[in-house]
Order: sequence, then C-alpha cells, then structure tokens
Amino acid sequence: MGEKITIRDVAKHAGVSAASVSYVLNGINKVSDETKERILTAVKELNYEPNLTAVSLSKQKSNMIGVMFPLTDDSLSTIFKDNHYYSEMISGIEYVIRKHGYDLVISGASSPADCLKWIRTRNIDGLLFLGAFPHRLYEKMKALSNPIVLVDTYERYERDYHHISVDDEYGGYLATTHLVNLGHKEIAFVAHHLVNSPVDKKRYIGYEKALKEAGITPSKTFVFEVNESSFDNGYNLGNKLLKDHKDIRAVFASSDTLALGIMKALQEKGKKIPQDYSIVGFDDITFSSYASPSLTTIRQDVFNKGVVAATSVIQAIEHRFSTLQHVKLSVELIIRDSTAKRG
Amino acid sequence: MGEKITIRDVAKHAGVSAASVSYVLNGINKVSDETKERILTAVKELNYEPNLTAVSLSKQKSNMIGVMFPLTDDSLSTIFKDNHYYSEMISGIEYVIRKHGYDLVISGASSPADCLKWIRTRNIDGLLFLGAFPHRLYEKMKALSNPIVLVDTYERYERDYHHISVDDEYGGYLATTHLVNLGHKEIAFVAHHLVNSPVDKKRYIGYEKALKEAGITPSKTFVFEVNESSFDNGYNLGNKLLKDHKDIRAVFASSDTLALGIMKALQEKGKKIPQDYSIVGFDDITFSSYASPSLTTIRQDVFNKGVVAATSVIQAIEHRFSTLQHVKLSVELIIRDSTAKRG
DNA sequence: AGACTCGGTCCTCGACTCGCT
DNA sequence: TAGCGAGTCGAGGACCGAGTC
Repeated sequence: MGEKITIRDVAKHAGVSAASVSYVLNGINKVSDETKERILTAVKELNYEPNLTAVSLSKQKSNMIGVMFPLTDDSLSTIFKDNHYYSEMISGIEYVIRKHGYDLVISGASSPADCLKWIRTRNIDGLLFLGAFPHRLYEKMKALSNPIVLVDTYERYERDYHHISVDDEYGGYLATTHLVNLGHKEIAFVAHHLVNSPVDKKRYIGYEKALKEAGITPSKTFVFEVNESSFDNGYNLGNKLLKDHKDIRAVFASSDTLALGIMKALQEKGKKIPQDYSIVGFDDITFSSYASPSLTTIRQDVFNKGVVAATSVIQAIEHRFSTLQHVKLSVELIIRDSTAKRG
Repeated sequence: MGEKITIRDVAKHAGVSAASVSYVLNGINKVSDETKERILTAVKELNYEPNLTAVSLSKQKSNMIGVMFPLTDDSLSTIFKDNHYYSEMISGIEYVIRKHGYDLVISGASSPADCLKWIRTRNIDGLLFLGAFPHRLYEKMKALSNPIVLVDTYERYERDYHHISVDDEYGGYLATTHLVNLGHKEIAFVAHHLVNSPVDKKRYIGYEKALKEAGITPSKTFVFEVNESSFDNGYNLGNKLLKDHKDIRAVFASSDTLALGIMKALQEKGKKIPQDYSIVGFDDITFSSYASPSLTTIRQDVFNKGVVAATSVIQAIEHRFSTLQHVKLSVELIIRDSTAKRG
C-alpha cells in the first residue's frame, strides 16, 4: 500500500518549502515559473493528492454540500420510498455538485438541533432543504452564515433564504381549467396537506381561481387531505370517493402518486377512466405515461429543479452573487388519456 | 453568531488542560471522577461540539461512508432517474448509517482513478458499491484497505470484498416455473444485459433451469437484451415482440420497470393481459401493485438490502468481524393479475 | 531608497495522544 | 494515578527577508 504522500514530501522532492507547493497548487501567483514547473512535476511523479480533510480544517471550508430530506416518521426513514419525485431531484443535484468538485452529503432530518450541529461540526459549506420542514427549523437555521437553498417551501422564508420552486398556483389553475373545459363541474381536489404543504396550498389557490373564473363556487366538500403522498393513500381515498361522494366525476390530485392510487381504486370497482372519471395529476413522474390509461398531468422538470437548486448553492458559496435567489420554474399541462369530456 | 467553541475553551472554563477534556470525551479512563464531572458541565455550559473535521484529521477516520452508483452515461447523471430500485435501497442505507452516527456521502461513479482519489482524499471509512461496475474498477479498489461492500455484483469478487445480493437464480426459477405451470411454453426472457449485468445472468440461469425441468429446450430466440432497464426500453421491446415474435405468449422480464413498459406496449396494441400475454417482473417496486393489471413479480426487499449492506460496512469498519460477509437474501413470488393460464 | 519578485519560516485550524511528572 | 505539555495529523497563508532593478 502506498504510504500517504503529503505536501512536505512533494516539497522535499522538488527541493522547495511546503509553502511554495501550497501556493502553486492554490493558484496563488507567488512562485517563479521555473520552480512552479519543478513543483508540478514533483506532484505528478509522486502522484500527490491533497488531503481534503486537512484542507477543510485549514480553509474552514469542506467542499461538501448537505441535502436534507424531511422524514415524517423517525422510526423508518422513508426518504425516497414511494417518492420518485425526490429521487429525480437528487439526481439533478448530484450531477451539478460533482461537476463543480463538491461532494454531496445526505441526511434525513432529525431535530433542528442535530441539524445545526451537523452543519457546524462537519463544516458543511451549503445546504439544500427539500420540501417543507417544521417552522422552528427555519428559525434556528437563521443562526447559520452558510448559504441555504430551500426547494418547494413556504414563501414567508424568502426574505431569509434562497428559494427554488415551480409555479404551483398556475399548475393548479391549468389542471382545473382543463377539467372545466371538458365540461366538469364536480371537481375534487386531493392534497397531502393544505396547511403543512405550501406546495399544495398554492395548487389549491390555482384550483379555486379556475373554478371561480368558470362561475363554479368552490366547496369544502370537494377538498380532501391525506396524511402523506403515496399510492396507498390515493387508493384509500379513491375508495372513499366511490362510497361517499358519488357526485364527483373529476379529480385533480396534487401528485401523480396520489392520482395513480386513486385511479387504481376506481378501476378496481369497475369504473372506466376517462369515461366515468377524469383524473389529473401533478409532477409527471415517468410512470404516469406508462399507466393505463396514461395520466394527464402537470409536468414539472424535477431533474432541472435539482440542477437549479444545486447551482444556486454553489454560486452562493463562491460569492458569485450576494442577493437571495428566487427562481420559479414553469409548468406545463400534459394531456393524456385519463381525462375526457364529461359524458 | 456564536464564535466556535474549541476544546481549549472548554479546558479553560473547567480549569484543566485540553488533553483531559479529550480523554473524557473519548471515554479514556485517565481522569478522576471529580474533574470529569467538572469537564462535563463545562461542555454543557458552553454547548461544546467537537469539530468533526479536526477529529477526522487527527484520528484518520472521517465517520463518513461513501455510496457509489453506476452511471452508464456521464453526460447525464441518471443515478435515480427511473430507478426506483436504487431509491429504495438508499433509503435503507441512510437509515442505518445515520443511526450509527455516520454520514452518507454519495457520488456517481466517474473513473476508477477518481474513485480511488475520492476515498483517499476524503478519508472515507467505508464504501458501498451499488450494482455492477467496470472490472478494472474492482481491480483498482483492491489497493484500498478500507472495507468495501458490493451489492448485486459479480460473484468472482467475493474473495476480495463483502457482498450482499438476493437469490437471483431462484427468483428466475420461481418466475419461470410459475409461467410453465400456467401452461406456457413460449416464454421470453427480457434482460438488461446478460454479460454486463451479473444479476441478469443469474436470473437467466434460473429461467433456463426451470425450462429444462419442464422439458422445454431453451432457445436463444426467446432471449432479449435492452441497453438499460427503463420503461422506454421495455415499451420498445414490447412493440418488437408484437412485430417479430408472434409465437411468444409469456414474458419474464428482469425488472418491473421493463415489465411495465412491455405491458404498456402490448396493451396499446389492443392485447389483453393476462388473457393474451402473461407477464412477470422482478423487484416488486411499489408501482407494480398499482398498475393495471397489477403485476405478478418476484419480490425482493430492497430497503432491507440497503439495511444489511450498510450494517455490514459499519461492522467491518468497527472491526466487529474480519471475515468477508456474503449475504444472499431471499426472494418471493407474488402472484397478481398479469399472469393467467394459457388460453 | 523604493517597489517588486521569489521563497522560506512559522503559526494556524481543532482535536488526539505519547510520555513525563 | 491524575493531569499536563508538547508534538502530531496535513495543509494554508500571513509575514518577513533577501535579492533585483
């Protein structure tokens, strides 16, 4: 096993001091071209790689970016489980982070205190928060000087943090208008949580707006909440609709996962989609075009959302800008086979 | 912002030396109970948290575990994209790692050299490799003394690394036998890659064995490869079957993703499942039970696989065992609605 | 004498730990 | 035995001094 080669080994091999090696490697113009050359060949010959732990300690910068996921239940980490949405975003994040020479450290959220501790003790340079967290976490985080980028969260924190989101309200509006245009009036809105999920709240506002524009009075009885966005919860809600809400003929769900679960329940009870029910989802996860029928949905480019978020932290870390970034990405209605004119 | 509190601050506050503080915090019995008490209250009062970067440097151990994903194409990191399988495994991994006080650093595979460099420069304590990588990577990695756990890879490396897998061969056997028992004889096997994917290879062996046991001669014309396990590739292959292989009436696909794509293509062309075609997948991703019809598949507990893999690295890091771990987890046939008696 | 280049000395980051008292 | 001082991990960089024009 090759012994670890240190900056001093390089220095000795090149006949200079460790400081000079450091200067050369850090691009600080303080060494003559000639010795610089000598140092660089020494680096090559010894196959020297700076120890990042030591660099972190001395520069007070780790080149690591943390990503926090919300964990609803600590007993079982369901970070990605059933959640193709996060999977795709992380993919975009990793891509950017690696290209910029950073490393990606991920963690499920535990307590705000643990989270703060994590940042400080690990020297994490920047943070990405995916989704909505307890309010006291955001308050606590203000104590940090490291850049923090929030993805999909409460607007109220835009004064303190960078924020990346999509145009949820317009998405809700597009989806609902689509259903309205097909002649539907009894349109259910199914969300994860109207208060705790800022994303759902905005989609609801779009839904409401579309209904009002069409002269339909929004009714609380058409709005449903489930405690988590999953196939199972959608499925259960689909059965509930069949039992208790026979008037409903169209559903706008705040995620494809929910929509697909709902669809399954309806189909199992012999309902035809889109003849008997029209269904619209949100996100456009890959599955949605492979379901039967394929799902009409509001597409957001989740991979790109990850790319934008990661780019923002890195720019903030490297001080390419000092003002807070607020990016709202666009959405798009994708009409497939789960919606049709009201029969 | 609170200034960073160091071990010396604690020492001063407790009226002792930094060394004593260190001994106490590391559980080294070298300090009297009385001063230990004093030190501990000082730690509490100052809210001291050891700087992990400094600890890493001095202990030569980072408390970080790396996870490598295979990236087929470097131009676009598709780590998780369309790959609910990895998502679920990472979830299990993160759960265990966090519980043990480690941090999880993830990276898409770049070159073997970069990978080695990453381990060394970051001081990564242990590594998880998910999936199959180029052979020269495994060869290069032997130079490392850090524990490495492979998940789902070539058996030939079991002499050098820990290895976690499922009983792929038995899974292939179960799936095929199920189809055989339903009266099928023309059974296609659809895989990602028979040579590059060790997992597919073993599933194929099980498939072949089941056929032979049933007195059916395996035929190359019933075996198909696609270049990546995705919905799209399954979809395209489904269309190919319809066009060129009208004799085939049953399909065993080496992943649910492929199976669902195939199913979609068949359905679009008016074929009924399971009346016209019987289809079996592998993995049992959540969506499989929500597809229409729900998919018969070989279930593996991917979350648990992640748990086992992470537990293994941690135990190896902490020297709880020195022999190589080879765990083969079980699989199970889940019969749903995508398979039926040959009509 | 001043400014500028080049390179080295030495202390720092924060915690661990050997060996001495 | 308890406790401490000093050196270590590996690198960064402020400061200083010698040489040059």
